[in-house]
Amino acid sequence: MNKKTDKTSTPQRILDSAEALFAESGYDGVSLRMITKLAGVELALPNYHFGSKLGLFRAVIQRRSVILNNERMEALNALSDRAESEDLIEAFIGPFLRRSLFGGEGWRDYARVVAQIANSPRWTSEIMSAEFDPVAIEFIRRVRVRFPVAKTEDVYWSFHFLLGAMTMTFAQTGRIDLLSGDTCRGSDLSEIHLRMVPFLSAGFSRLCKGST
Amino acid sequence: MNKKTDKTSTPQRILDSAEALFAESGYDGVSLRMITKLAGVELALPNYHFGSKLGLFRAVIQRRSVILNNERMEALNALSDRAESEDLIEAFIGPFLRRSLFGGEGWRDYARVVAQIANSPRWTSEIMSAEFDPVAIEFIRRVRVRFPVAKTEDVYWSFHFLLGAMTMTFAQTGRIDLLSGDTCRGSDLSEIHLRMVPFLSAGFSRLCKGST
DNA sequence: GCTATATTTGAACACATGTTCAAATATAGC
DNA sequence: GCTATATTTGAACATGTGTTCAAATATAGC
Repeated sequence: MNKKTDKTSTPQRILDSAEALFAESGYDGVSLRMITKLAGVELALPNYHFGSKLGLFRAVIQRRSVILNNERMEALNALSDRAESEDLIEAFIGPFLRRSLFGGEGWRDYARVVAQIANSPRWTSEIMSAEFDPVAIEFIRRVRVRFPVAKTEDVYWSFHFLLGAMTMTFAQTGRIDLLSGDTCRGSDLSEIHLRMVPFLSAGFSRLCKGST
Repeated sequence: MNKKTDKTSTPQRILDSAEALFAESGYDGVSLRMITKLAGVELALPNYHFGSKLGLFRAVIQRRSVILNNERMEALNALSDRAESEDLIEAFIGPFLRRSLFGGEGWRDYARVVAQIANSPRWTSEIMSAEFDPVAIEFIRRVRVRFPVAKTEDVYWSFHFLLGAMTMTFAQTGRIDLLSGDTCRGSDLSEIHLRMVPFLSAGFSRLCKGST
């Protein structure tokens, strides 16, 4: 009936449903039956199009990581060598935050999936490092240009703290909403963006200026 | 045979095994059969002692959160009203980091479990807020004493970034090890502790001093 | 030593899981 | 319109899941 009128293809519908459910309950908390039911397709189709549940999960991640990393790499490459730390951090986190803010539900769910796998040892090397380390390496290279006297460890640990703040933001668990009595809303990514860059920039400066 | 010579009780053995496995694969990635096999006990015993798998999970969290939150609350209460932001942050994160560092495998695994649920929407209100918000509220209260002119939102968002850095540290995924070619090691919590306090303190100062 | 309670055992239950496959159907190339 | 390929269907498979329970055993109180 209206299945034919749906403009989105089967693989896309599966990816969208999987993304939404993985964001809510993580990889092991979601079954193929839940995904196919939400997508309105047969149970066998994810395996046909993506080989396995794991293949589907990887496809969910890669679909947007490719787009995202291009944007982030471009933003980094657009900077001059004398860019301030604010600009560096902005280039690193800005594209991701903007996508989550203006990209619709899909991008927001995607960020929530990434946040969960970022803190799970199971997906670290297989997904996180494989997908996101190239941009991280370029970011760190530029931080070291900006802070030439900084010790190597200080740069990496600063980056580690940045990653944590970023991940917690993407997770969108609603904890800060609850804690603040809705004074702050985790979905207000523009409010966060506004504060995240100066906060982290101050941290980088303190740690990487080499005053110690 | 040697079961009687084991000094640890059955509930404790179950908690320890569950903790270790949850740290590795999360709640849904672990079955009761994996837990009981590792603990060397019968399948029915977790349900007998903890009611259900969910009850076991909650017990894993609460066993150490009680100890931890007492220590953290004491550390906060030991501060004078004119304590610097470094001292506030130290009191908030210090006890947790020290336990993870010197408390043995159990505490390290515990921190990894907490890190995973901290970024999962599923456990936010049920566990994270319920267990850890009281200390958070006291911390925030004291930050506002230290920075009386700070806007409410700035304080909460600063706390949010702190939480992210803390969570990423506890996760111990090994990503920073990989990224830095083992220049940095996620298990070196003392190295992190040393840098985390100044990094975050600089962020709080930048955001909460009220200079706009 | 006996009794009442607490714990452990071992098996079974009903249901959910990812994956597979031949048959049916739709699609595209000529 | 026909043929070859791509996709979809619907059912089944073997295995894993949390939970339950009566029977067996251990433990503690007197």
